[in-house]
Amino acid sequence: MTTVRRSDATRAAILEAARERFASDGYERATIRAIARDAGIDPSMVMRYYGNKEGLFAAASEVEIGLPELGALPARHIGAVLVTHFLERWERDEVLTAMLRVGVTNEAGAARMQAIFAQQLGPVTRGVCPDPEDAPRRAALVASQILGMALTRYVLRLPPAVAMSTEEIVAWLGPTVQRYLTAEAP
Amino acid sequence: MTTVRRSDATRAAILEAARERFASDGYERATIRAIARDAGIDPSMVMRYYGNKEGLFAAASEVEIGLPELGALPARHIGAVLVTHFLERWERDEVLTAMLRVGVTNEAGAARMQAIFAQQLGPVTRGVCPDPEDAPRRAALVASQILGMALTRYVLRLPPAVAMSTEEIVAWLGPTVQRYLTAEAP
DNA sequence: CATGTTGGTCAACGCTTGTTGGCAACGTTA
DNA sequence: TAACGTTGCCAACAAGCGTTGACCAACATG
Repeated sequence: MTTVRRSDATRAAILEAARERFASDGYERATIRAIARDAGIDPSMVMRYYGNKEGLFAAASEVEIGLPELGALPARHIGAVLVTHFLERWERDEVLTAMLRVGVTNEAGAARMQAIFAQQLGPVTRGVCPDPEDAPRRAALVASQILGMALTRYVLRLPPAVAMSTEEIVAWLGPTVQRYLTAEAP
Repeated sequence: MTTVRRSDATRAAILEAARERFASDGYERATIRAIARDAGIDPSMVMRYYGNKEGLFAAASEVEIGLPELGALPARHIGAVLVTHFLERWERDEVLTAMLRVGVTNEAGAARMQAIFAQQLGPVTRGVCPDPEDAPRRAALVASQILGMALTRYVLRLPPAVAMSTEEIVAWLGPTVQRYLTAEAP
């Protein structure tokens, strides 16, 4: 029942500009004025449509990770599948990069990143790891490796991390994630 | 031959307050005024002693990692030794957390973090990994896991990552780092 | 035609930021 | 005592920020 408003194009332009700015500048340096300039409209429009800067970020970081079919997969390859999926998702657009950058200096951003990973990674680990009780710990280990690669590759841009192909990364990180999920506790 | 100035205590207080603020707030939100307030002096003193905000950060992020004796170690345990050493270094003070936080939103901070890791991790990988040619790639992999754990544990503070003991972390990450350094390329 | 709603600009507000220069107090040295 | 460099505070500056409210044009509806 959502009718098409005449301002939908503007709203979308604002959101796109916001995602770019948040991804490349972080929360504080991504100013509403700059976002509005990128979108080709007046800063006050941003306020009208998204209330304030926090609301804008909340809208810009609305994200569906879309985890793959977990149960239907061969449990032996789940590590590689997870790494592949996250790399693809990370390179599709800038939303996750924005969330990572913002999450480091902004409380709301950190909470959002935390929620997404818990929500998406939690079920996978619970279904796969040997002892369901330390599923959270294993999820955190997996997150540390995946976020660490995202950090070095997409944010800090360490040259060797940028130069690697996704296949290489999967070949190296896949077994790590696999072990964090399924190996006996050391 | 460096004479003791009467203002050395003030300089040190400024530096300590700056490290704390940069570590907990990141570059933009760590204001000179707040740092001066913490140090109990006037903001203009910060300018006099460190020139400007960038100079203050440069001084506050002067860091020696102090890598352990690389050659004298059993090559089989180098993974665990590295993880242990970085965890200890990370928890000794807030400098590395500050650099990580700042490196995410600030170009100079990213460069600094990059330099430190290249400088400290480079020699170790070159001496240990099978093919010296892809030492940089292996160093980047190690950095991705170590920085990823630092990110989830000290910056994002994912509860399970915070709750783990250092021994647990070493037991989980040690083999990962070991493999990144010494295993045949997959 | 008149009227209300929507999409948009403009100018300003109050506030905080990094940064600067003047000025007073102190310690040292001549 | 007199001159001087050091240490510190105070007050202000220009710029940039998020945010607000008045106002205008276009459109839809009666």
